[in-house]
This record gives sequence, C-alpha cells and structure tokens, in this order.
Amino acid sequence: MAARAAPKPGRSVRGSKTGRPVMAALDLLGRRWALRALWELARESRGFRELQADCGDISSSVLRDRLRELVDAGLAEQDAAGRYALTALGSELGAALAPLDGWAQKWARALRRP
Amino acid sequence: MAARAAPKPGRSVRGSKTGRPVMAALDLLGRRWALRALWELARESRGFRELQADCGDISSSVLRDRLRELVDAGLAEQDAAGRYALTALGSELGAALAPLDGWAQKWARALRRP
DNA sequence: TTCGTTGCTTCGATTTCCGAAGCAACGGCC
DNA sequence: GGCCGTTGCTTCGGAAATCGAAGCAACGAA
Repeated sequence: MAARAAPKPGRSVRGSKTGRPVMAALDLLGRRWALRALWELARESRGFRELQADCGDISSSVLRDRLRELVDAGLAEQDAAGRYALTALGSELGAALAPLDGWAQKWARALRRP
Repeated sequence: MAARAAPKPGRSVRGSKTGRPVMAALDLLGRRWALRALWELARESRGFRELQADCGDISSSVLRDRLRELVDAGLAEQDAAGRYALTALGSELGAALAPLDGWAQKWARALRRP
C-alpha cells in the first residue's frame, strides 16, 4: 500500500532540496521500471496486464506504484476504456527521451569492437 | 561486496531477454542515483567525495556501485588524477539526455497552472 | 450460469539502499 | 620525521524498495 506522492518540481526530492525541476525528474525516473513503463507507454497505450507482460513480467505491485506516480505527476492517465496512456506532457517527455534508442545502438556497436 | 556486472546491450537484462540495446540502457539508468550521477558527471568531472556531496550526500556505498557500473559499461572512467569523468560514449548519452532539463521546466510550468 | 480475462491488492521473502563508522594513502606543513 | 586534514573508498547492520505468488471482485462472452 502506502504509495506516497510522486516527486514533483518545486518540492524537495531525493538528492536535492532546491526544487529544481530536473532533479525531480531524475528522482521520478530513477526508480526501477519507471523509465521502462514510460518507454512502453510512449509506444502505445495499453491495459494494466498487457503492460505488465510487455515489461517482462514486472511485479504487479511495483507496476501499480509506478503507474500511480506517473499519473500523479501528470504524465499518464487512464482513458475511457481504463487503458493507460501518456498525457501531452508525458508524450513530450517520451519524445525528449527518444534519442536514447539511437544512443543505445551506438553503445552496442562500441562495446562490440572496443 | 557483490557488485555484479552492469547491464549491457546484447545480454539478457532485467525486463528483457532480447538483448535490445535500449533495454539494457533502461535497466542501467533505472537504478537509484544512476541518472543523477551521470547528469552530474556530464556537467563536470569530479572526485568521489565531491561527487557524493553534489548528489545530495548519497550513500558512499551506492555511489561506488553506480560508478562501478558506469565504468563497467564504458560510460565513465577515471582520469590520471583519479577523478571520475565521462568517456566519449558517456558524453553522448549525456547529450542525448540533455533535453530533459528543458522538459522538466515545462513540466514545472504545467503543474503550476493545471 | 459458467468460464476466462482484467485490474488490481495483499503479504511474506529477497534484494537493494542507506548511513554511520572506519581505514589506508596521500599531501601539506612544520 | 611527525602531525593533521582530506580523499577514496570498504564494511556491515538496519531500513526501505522490490519481487512474486496468490487471491479476488467485476466484466464480457458463450
């Protein structure tokens, strides 16, 4: 249970008391599965159980916590059918993180031939 | 103790057995303080204790683990003076994540007037 | 009405993280 | 040389986050 409020800009978060927005983002995203859930939702809206499966069978309790945080932070919401989807803000974050894919491929290449 | 190998592309990581590079990245960065440490190093190279202070007094044991992983993954290294610095690859990741700052400011604005 | 699926919740076991303490090595500085 | 402050860690016990299997009410299809 529990599920305290998600980190948000303007408030003191783990590792920073200044309230600087990016620090809140780093706290929010630096939790296990947060980035992955966001990444998956950026691809497509999905229901809880489907999302869980697509995240490699993440524990349902943790997925619930992460989703709650994303919703609380205004990055995700549930549509009429109950499916989870990113808000406009969430989509923009997804777009901001999109370069990660290209970088990771470069990373893979670099590690193959050091 | 412990400190197993960092997640890398091509290998099975938490939440994905396909070896897709971006999944390894999401695993690596989705650990507490990993994003923050990378973010700080992207700004400037620093020694262990200074980095610890700048990360809001993160526990030294965890910082050590995260740094080990970043080094192991080829994203960071120690210079002649022993200071931690990003490699070329690490810097590119930092650059790929740079838009996060701008996004976070937008997030802050959006939450102020909902 | 039975059956399968979904969206969760619970809770005990594990893993991760925290944080205070300690320590060897390296300067300065006298 | 001897003393002091700083640095880069390591150790380890306790707290917190995560896991994972189980269960359950609600819903739709048959």
